[in-house]
Amino acid sequence: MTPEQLSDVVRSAVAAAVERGVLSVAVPDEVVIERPKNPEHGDYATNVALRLAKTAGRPPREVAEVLAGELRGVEGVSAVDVAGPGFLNVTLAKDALGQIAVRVVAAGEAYGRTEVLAGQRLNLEFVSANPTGPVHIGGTRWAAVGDALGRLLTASGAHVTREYYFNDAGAQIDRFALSLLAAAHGRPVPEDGYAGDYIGEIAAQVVATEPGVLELSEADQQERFRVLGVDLMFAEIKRTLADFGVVFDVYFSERTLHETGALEKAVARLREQGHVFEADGAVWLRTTTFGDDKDRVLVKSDGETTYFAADCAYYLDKRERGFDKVVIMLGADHHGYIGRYKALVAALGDDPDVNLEILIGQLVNLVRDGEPLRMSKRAGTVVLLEDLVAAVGADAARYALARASVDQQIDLDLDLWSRQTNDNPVFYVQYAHARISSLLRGAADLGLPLGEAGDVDTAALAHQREGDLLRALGEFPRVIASAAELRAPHRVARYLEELAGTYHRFYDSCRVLPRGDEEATPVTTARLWLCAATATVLRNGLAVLGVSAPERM
RNA sequence: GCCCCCGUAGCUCAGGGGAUAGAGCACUGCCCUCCGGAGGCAGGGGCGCAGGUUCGAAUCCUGCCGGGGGCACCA
Repeated sequence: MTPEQLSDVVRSAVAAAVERGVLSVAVPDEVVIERPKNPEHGDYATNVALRLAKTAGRPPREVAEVLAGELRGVEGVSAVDVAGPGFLNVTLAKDALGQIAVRVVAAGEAYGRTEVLAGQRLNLEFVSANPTGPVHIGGTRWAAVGDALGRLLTASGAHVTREYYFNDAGAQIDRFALSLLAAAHGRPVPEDGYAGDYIGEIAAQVVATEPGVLELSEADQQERFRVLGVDLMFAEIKRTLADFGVVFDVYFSERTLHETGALEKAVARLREQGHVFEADGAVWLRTTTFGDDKDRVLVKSDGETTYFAADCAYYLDKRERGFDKVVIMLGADHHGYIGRYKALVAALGDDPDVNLEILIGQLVNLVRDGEPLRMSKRAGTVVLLEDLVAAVGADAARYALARASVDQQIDLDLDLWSRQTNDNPVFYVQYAHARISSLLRGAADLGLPLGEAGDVDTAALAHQREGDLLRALGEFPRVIASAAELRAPHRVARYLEELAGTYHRFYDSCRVLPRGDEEATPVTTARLWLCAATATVLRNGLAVLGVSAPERM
């Protein structure tokens, strides 16, 4: 019996008590099942009696006693105790608990998927680095976290489109083009221009692609360097992200908003809503009406539209594509955008609390030899996605970035994460998977297949450590669901570390394969299922994080 | 000045109101005739401070004190 099934059982018990007139409450939609920390508190606990006590008008312990009476005798439940202020502690029958292993193996890759977010159409935008340079460490964090979040949301039943918005218009791109042009002519980097080896490389590629380009007029040259340079840079960004295991459904060009008239349409739409005014020769959106700390310019006095105006058009475009909710992941240096973004959503007539979600992630510092690597564009110490992967490998990089809460600034220790020892969390988890794989290979060599689910004596899993492992496996779907709802992929990583530890403890006290000339027993088979189930969950969990689950290390 | 994030064990961090606050590392002492010791067991140690809400607060609210980051007719 899984926690989800137990939740239904308890809910039914409440309904039954109400039906019989021994309890007078509204039956709750959801009954929370917890895994008690103290093993003396049974396999599972619920605070349902504490929650219902007030409406029932009776002491929590009395409500708990009523429900305990209903639960005793339910198949699969071996004991129910009322404890503390009114908790119900439930102990499952050994075979019912052991069935979790069978369910996991039977579900395979699907174990962990739920429908808690079914019906939601989400647009998940992340990375969105401008094609003026390679992806740096900040974008890399979002690549790891955003990709994991996308997988989590999908696993929880949401319809997710992963989107990358790239600015291929505006002043930054002009500076990029001018920097390429200067490099091609061997001139110094222009003021506010981009430096770095990649500028020279891309400039050379542009010339190689279009040999006559340097013969054109200065304006035409700049245009060609812009077009080809952006294409080359963006191709490079896509390639490094793909090597990192991150691929987007949509790569959205800001330029198209200008070219299709979407910008004018958005401004017109905002004007219709009555929130646009003109001052100092510029066109403004009165975002202060919706809680922003100052009004924002849409069209500058020189006639150029602002980045903010493009944001409006882009948001509108997403909504017109049918997304219920626009989720945007930004770095902490962009937190000031939240106010104006919410205001623009409200100004367009949507509800910012429903249709928009902005996730802010704190910054990443790299540490090597105990010393922080301060990033500085001027000092040339910008750390790139590729640098990180080169230093620790893609698996460790993704895991390290995804295992921390996004609210936490992280100091990523390159020494630690490149180490092949158990103080490196990703190796600890991967090692557990490799160890199980090795054991299952050993079982196969001994001619011990898992066999049919119906032939497993799950009651044979009676050891304390087996119970611990089964309960841990039973948590996985809830971990995935809550990580998706809370937009917190790091919870999956932490869970996997805990699961790996629980497995090692089981392994240490429970011999799986027969030794020497011993015969296999029902316990052998049941434990093999338990091992296979653990491997499945480790694999599924690592897959969510985009990290490999090696069978050998 | 205003805004955002953080403050939990010696260190790096988990803990979406619930029972005795956890993990890894580090430290001390242990455990292989045996499936991967890249493992396990035991021990010491902690919620920045002060109020509030609640039957119950590390968790929610307010203030203060520390640390990090951000304020543009830039993108």
